[in-house]
Amino acid sequence: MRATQFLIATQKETPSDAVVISHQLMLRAGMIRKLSSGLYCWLPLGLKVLRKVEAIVRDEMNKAGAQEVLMPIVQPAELWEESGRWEQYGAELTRFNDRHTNSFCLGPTHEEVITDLVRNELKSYKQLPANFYQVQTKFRDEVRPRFGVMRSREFIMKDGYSFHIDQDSLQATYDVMHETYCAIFNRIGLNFRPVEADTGSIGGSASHEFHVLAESGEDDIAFSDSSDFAANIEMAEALAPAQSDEAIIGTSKTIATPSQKTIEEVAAFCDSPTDKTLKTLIVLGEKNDESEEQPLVALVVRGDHTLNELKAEKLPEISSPLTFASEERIQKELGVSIGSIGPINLPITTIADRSAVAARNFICGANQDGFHIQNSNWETNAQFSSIADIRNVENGDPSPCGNGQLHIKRGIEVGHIFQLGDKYSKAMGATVLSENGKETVMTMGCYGIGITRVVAAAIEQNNDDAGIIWPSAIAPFQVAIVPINMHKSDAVADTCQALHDQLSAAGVDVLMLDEPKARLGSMLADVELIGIPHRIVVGDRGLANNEIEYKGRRDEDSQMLNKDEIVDLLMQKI
RNA sequence: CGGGGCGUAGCGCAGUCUGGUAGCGCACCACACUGGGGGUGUGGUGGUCGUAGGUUCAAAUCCUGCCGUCCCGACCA
Repeated sequence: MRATQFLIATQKETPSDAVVISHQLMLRAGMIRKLSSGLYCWLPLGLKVLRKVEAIVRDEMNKAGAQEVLMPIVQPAELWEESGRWEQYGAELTRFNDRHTNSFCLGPTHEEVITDLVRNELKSYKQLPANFYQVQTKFRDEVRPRFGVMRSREFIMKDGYSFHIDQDSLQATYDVMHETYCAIFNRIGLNFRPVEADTGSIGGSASHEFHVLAESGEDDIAFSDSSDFAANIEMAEALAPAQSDEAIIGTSKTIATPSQKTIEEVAAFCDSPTDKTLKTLIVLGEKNDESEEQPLVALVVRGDHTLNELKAEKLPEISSPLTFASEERIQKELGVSIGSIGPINLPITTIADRSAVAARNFICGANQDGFHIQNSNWETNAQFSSIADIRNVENGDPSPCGNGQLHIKRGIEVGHIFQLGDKYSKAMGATVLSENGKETVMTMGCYGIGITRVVAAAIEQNNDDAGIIWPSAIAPFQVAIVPINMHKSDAVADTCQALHDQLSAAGVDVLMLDEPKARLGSMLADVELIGIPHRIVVGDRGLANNEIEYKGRRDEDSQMLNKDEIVDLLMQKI
């Protein structure tokens, strides 16, 4: 490819609204342009990368026995009413009417459509298992689109759905998909971890996320330093610590804390570490019957710990989504303001975290404004109704797998696989006849990869001051040919053209910077910004010695290579 | 949804407080010089100052509404 025939839209300056490095570099390298919030145009350079990611995904999916289909972006409301998600899905689902006033939505995902398709096409257990996938545009009207294509409203996803006669079959395909995802991300060249995950709004049972480790990630991943265990922090279990062996101080002491409300303030005031305090959070509970108001429930965690909202809202006593009680209601029903609450004679259900239960001689609110109690103990003055794991794990916590300590890092979710079970197939009547002629609801799995997000994630993980450093497998071009004074030297022009033709014929994606009077400095800066893995510079000085300069994108220095051997050497490196 | 910032040329910004001819750098076009890391000079192209209304002799500038966009916030006991 010649640069004069290909839009190189690089920019020297970073657009002011780009915050994360991948977004900045994608704009500067001329890969994408914003059309509107969360909507992006892909320029030729960006699309080239996107297509390479897609090709790898397709190749591995096909190898794993999945079949490609293509379903519409626009989906009829009826299907979503059948599954129940027309009601459940919030404002993220964009709905509209056609000219006949029929309701439709823009597909944020395709479970309904594939289930409809499969229930009509598959009739026998003999056709199972079946695994279908597509690479298709999705639209989710995100509350807050951000970070460029990392979290955009319109994006491209590879979504796959498998159908089974029983759980064993689903598990087998799920395992294959797990391996396939590892193969895909390895091939792309990402540093990633599969992690145990929550199933979220898609529903179902078992689930793994695939995270690219990067500081800009929006998720916290906890993983063991001495085993394969890894989980989204939402899911990572905090093990019960050993009961504190501190001797119980028999007499608690009420102390005035007139202006100390937060844990930090109280702990500092008492000259005590925050892990010697307990905090009590008041949330709304599940109603016992329809008529009454949602009861208040107290959640107690150690002062240095943070509440895991997902764990909390899964408890039967707690209303989902987790909602904190209003200051007014707390004042009215408990007669105390936020900042002085403690698990002392509370007239409501009180759920204590495992670590809170193990504490001795702790400081907690006195349920009287401006007072806390020192040397409180569950054995003496404090009470809980039940114990649960409701906190987030922290760096250094023991791993729930039993081996090693947990470390927490940020991750970008690029893939997610679920065992859906019969959530959709049952609701939508997707059945086949089993071996004994009985109508049987199919069991489903679903498997997603954020294609557009993978591109951004790859950049987050591979960049330097000069720009992007593409992993070889998804680089828009493998080799850049940079001529020096091509317009003055026939030798340079001819050599570059010959190298370009040879490499192209060998199937190498090569970009020749053929702008006649381009400055060397700006060409090199572009090649580095765009992130092309291999670069050769052709000039008269080198050619006089039958040499051509080579530099890998990550190399410190360039080296001179024999002109006659350079094509072979490049082919080896690619 | 709440809070905050910003909207002036493709990009980055100044000008707004204190109303008076719309500017700078990059990019782009032409010419010349230069020629191994975003070079220099000369001359150019390009803007209904987000939008609608108001105040005024006069509005990018002051006032009001709207729109767009970005950031922060769902850990407070």
